[in-house]
Amino acid sequence: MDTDSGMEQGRGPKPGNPGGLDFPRPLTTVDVVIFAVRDDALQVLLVQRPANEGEPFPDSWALPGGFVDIEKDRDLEACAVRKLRDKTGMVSPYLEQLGSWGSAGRDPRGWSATHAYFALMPDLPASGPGAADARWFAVGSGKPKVRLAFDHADILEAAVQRLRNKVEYTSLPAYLMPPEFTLPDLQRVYEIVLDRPLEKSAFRTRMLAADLIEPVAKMRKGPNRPAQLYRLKKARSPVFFARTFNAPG
Amino acid sequence: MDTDSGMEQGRGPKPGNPGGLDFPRPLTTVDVVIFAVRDDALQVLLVQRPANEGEPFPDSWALPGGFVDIEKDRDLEACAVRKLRDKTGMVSPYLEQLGSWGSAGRDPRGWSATHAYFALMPDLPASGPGAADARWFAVGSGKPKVRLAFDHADILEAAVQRLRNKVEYTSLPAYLMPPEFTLPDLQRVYEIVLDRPLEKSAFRTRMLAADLIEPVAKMRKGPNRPAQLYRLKKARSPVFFARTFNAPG
DNA sequence: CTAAGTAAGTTGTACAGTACAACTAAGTAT
DNA sequence: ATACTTAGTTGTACTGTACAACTTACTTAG
Repeated sequence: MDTDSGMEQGRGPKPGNPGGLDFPRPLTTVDVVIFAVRDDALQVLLVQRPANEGEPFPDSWALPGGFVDIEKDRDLEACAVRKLRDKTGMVSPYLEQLGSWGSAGRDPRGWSATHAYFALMPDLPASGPGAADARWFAVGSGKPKVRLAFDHADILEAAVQRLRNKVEYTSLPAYLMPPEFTLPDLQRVYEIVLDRPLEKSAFRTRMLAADLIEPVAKMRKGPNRPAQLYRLKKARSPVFFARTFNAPG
Repeated sequence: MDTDSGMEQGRGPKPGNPGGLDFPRPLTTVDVVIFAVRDDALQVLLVQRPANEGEPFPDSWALPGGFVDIEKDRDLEACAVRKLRDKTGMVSPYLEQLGSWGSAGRDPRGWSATHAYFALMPDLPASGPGAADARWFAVGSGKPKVRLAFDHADILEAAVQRLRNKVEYTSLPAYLMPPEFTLPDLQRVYEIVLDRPLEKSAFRTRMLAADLIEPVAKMRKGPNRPAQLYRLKKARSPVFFARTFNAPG
């Protein structure tokens, strides 16, 4: 249920005040881990906190996010979409709830709980930081080099883990691709996220059997043999494969 | 980051009051979906809300939960454990964060966000409802028959989906078992949760290969051939299998 | 004591999806 | 023409499950 009944509770909702709501509330925030594959690396978008002395973690880098605005935000996801658009100027093709982190100590201003989301973005020229205080950071096999504010390092680590885990058996990387791409392109993105090479023919068989992409009547020309271009089938939700890629041995 | 900087925000944190926190905060709650397999069925523990007129959804059944108490609860998980112990008198062998639900309308008292957990409990005689207002309900291939308060029907549905999904490729049902059990017992629990029969020899092969359980020097006697008793290997976290059970065709 | 019944547990073949490796194909550069 | 590089294919091996028939161990009915 959403409230303790009078008898059982200790302190929060005051006893003797049934339905009363005059007790201290935690701060409520939403943070978004925004991933893209840029320059042959998995990158995450971070924003720099204001330099004011009054703010916690001044000048530190942090995940884009902020307080839930109960007047503007209908629900948590709408809040995440708002933060995302503020920093990138676009809506991401994939947004998933990651989890929540709440404790007495994570924010010096008091007991706070954040609802974390993670988003996948294609590497479009337009998707550069839409805000002046935002920058992309590579997450080289672990964390980025900067120290993050709050417990955002934990959240980012959880996001990377979740992403890597899901990429083993889903088509999530498709949401990191531009509108048209080749199968070797897609495989490269899988390999960048997983940080290990994949086998070509098994990869192709899996992707083509997934009914996820369709060829367009064009080839990508290059210095070598041209490659078939594909695009994502429209309105396609992520595909789950029956097995993971490499047996974990 | 955990706060909007002055320029970008609309209404929440007041501009011109850097670091100010004098804006309305959502209510913050934690709810726990507690599963057990009892009487050959997947069941969930629900509590009845107080009958007071002042309370929302009086007399309705709801998930165990309630407001975060910023003095008692160090963090969200501690809060979930507290709610769990209040209603069952024990700590569950498995507790996982399910997700969060937050919106303007889910609680008539105002903008609220709940952090949902799900727990797996063995069917111990002692694990009956530890509280007078709590009861077990079967979740027969979908939802229970009662109408739930708030958006708890959504949360429960998500929990059942997550459980069913994970049971396809993990050893989670082991946490629903009593200290000693046979392989047919375990298979039965898998079948109850998945609501479909599984193949005996493949099931045994998988479980025995998982290095998850160990035989005890006892047999379960019955009207037929006795069955080997096993117990969970201690301090064993859930095992992930490389494939799902039945090919989805 | 024997025969029937039932559930526990084993064995063997088939199959699906991936791993691995060698191959062919199509372009550019010299 | 020849070498080089990347795209894409082909064939065999292996792993874990599906399916089905079998053996084992106990109880109960006669």
